[in-house]
Amino acid sequence: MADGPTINTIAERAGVSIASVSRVLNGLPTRQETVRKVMAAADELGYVRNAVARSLKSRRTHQVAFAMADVGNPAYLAMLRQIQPVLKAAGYRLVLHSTDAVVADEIDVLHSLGERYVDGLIMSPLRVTEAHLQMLAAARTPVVIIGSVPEGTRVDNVRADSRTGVRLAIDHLYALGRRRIAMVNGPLDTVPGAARGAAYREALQDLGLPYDENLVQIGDFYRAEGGRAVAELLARVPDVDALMCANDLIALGALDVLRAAGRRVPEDVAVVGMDDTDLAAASWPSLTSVSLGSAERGKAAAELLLERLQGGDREPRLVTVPPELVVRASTAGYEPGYEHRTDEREEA
Amino acid sequence: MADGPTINTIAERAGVSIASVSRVLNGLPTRQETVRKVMAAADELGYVRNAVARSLKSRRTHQVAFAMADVGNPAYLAMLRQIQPVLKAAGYRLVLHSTDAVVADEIDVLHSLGERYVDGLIMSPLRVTEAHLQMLAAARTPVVIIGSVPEGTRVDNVRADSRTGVRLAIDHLYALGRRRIAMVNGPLDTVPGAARGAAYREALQDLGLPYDENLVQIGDFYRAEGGRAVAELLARVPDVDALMCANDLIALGALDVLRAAGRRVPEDVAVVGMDDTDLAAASWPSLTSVSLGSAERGKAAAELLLERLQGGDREPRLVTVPPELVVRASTAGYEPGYEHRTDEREEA
DNA sequence: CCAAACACCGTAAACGTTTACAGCACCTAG
DNA sequence: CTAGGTGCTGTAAACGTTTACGGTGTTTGG
Repeated sequence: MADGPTINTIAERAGVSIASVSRVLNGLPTRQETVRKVMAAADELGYVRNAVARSLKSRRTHQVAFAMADVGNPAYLAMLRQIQPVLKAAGYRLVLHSTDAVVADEIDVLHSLGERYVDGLIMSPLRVTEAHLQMLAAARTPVVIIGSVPEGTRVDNVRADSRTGVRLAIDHLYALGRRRIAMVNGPLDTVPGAARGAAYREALQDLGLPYDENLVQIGDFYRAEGGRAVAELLARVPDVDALMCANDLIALGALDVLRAAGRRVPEDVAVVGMDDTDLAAASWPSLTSVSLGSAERGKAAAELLLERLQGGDREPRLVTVPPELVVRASTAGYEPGYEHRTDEREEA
Repeated sequence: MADGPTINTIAERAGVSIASVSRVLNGLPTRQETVRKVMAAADELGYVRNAVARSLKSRRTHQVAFAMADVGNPAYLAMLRQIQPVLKAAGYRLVLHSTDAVVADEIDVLHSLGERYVDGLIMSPLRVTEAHLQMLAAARTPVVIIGSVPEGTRVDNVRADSRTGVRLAIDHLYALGRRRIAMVNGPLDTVPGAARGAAYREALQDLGLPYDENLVQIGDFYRAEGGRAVAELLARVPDVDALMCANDLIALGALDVLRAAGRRVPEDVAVVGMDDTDLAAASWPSLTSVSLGSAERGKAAAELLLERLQGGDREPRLVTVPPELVVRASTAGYEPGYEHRTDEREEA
């Protein structure tokens, strides 16, 4: 009693064997009378199955892990929001890992799969190293990777198409007449950093614009870092007229710094973010952003994983989610409802 | 090999007993020679401890659950952001539950504690019913509740002081000259809904303002619902000059609707949110909001739980986090850097 | 009426650990 | 030379389930 009823307690009280108790609890064919006795005993005792013992025997934990770089990043949260209900509906619990973008932590997570405390893993690694690939190859547990992975890696994979995404944004800026389009990126040794940097270069080239390395500024994928990067950029290249930011947080940092520097957005400098997070729609001015389909990617990843957990073997699959440019005030103009009223301010 | 090495595999290969293997792996005193052999065997086999078997024996899972109403709500995410690193640092994994604000799901989570798949739970229930209290009393697993709980409930508890929070906001609006201050609330049978509604009434009373039930509109704690509620309110009470919104999402919905209705914020209608989420700082206009210390509450809850997990018994504790009013453009005026430039628009 | 089939149940092994206990070899003290 | 340590190790039980297997007692078919 101090220690919670087990299947043994029930067996004793119901006067049957533990095997019968187990059978009843699992709905296996049993005589009505026995079912009744066991159920009654279980109810009276307030019995709840021990998930750990169950998992040990059945080799299934009904848990799935989601490993992301940063709990603070709304792009991952958008994934999480989609992943959670899909798993919940299928009867899986969600274990959350935030790796703080450090490779060792990601490797740790992969390594810990060996502990068998989850049935599967969805991971969105910032960097993909040789160590990642080795551990993926060795993993006995199903894994879905969100983000690009080298050709031929045998793993379920959900990708954004950030190359096309960046191109959409650059074309948009070009169409608006911008010619000094800078790139504010995160570290180049990250998967998104590298992809977006390369895409920027390509897009410029295809438009016949020169690639000026002064226009490229590397910071990190956070708001404050983004701001710092933009400040440096402005100091070096004062005539920049558009900022392609590698994510929304960087773009928000850019808005902060531009405002402080007295540059108008979008008149003086147009700003585009990426990921199209909630913050983009809510920001001031609202932020044009390239949606890379975070929500869709999360959903697809969860579904791929479930399929593999339930269905068993099949060839690894690759799902690519197309990007979409969402144009808002930071490039296109002003919020319609407010346009004509901005010169009548008084009340404080 | 098809099935992963166990302690037995190692024992065989190293030519020792499984007890010795276990001792080596747990760092218990063992002869150097044995340690060497076991380590070598473990390395060669790529052995990883099975967490499930370990938990069964040790009765500790090193997992902690966090149950919240809605993964989409930034206030809970702020808590999550603080909870995660605290638990991680202490060697616990985080299991996430989103109850979608339905009571049955919350009860389910409490019930599932009996499965012993976690060592502890942090829960932020939207409603606290008799069933909640019963299950809490019966729980063998440490629980920390974020949110108010009836006097005398024997459970660790972290609270916001939304009464003082609402008062800060109402006083602020009053000081700005507003006299028709409406309340846009969530369901009154939720813990925050009830508290904030009551606090609103009290604050008005203390200021000598009449309580006009036409000025109270009930919706739900989401952006779209908030917008709908405000639309109804505007139709019924066109002369309202301030909105006290029960959370930031409602306030954002309010901004949407006010903009569409051609009301200026803050000139015509001042708006205050609650929770001071990231969205408040990023919104347009930026949103004055009452911080209820979501981050601090999350941190405090995690620390309380760890203390209990490690320390053992002690009296249940109550931590109250003080609120803070963060004044931004939606009540106070305009973002300084932009004020003088808003009539020179041309570039599209 | 007997054999075979059947329905149900209990015994026991297994899942992969941790750990109490006892045994062994060696050493030290008397 | 023996008694009692000491240091290390192996055996086996335990954690709470699930499940293969064999053993009952009852039904059915010939």
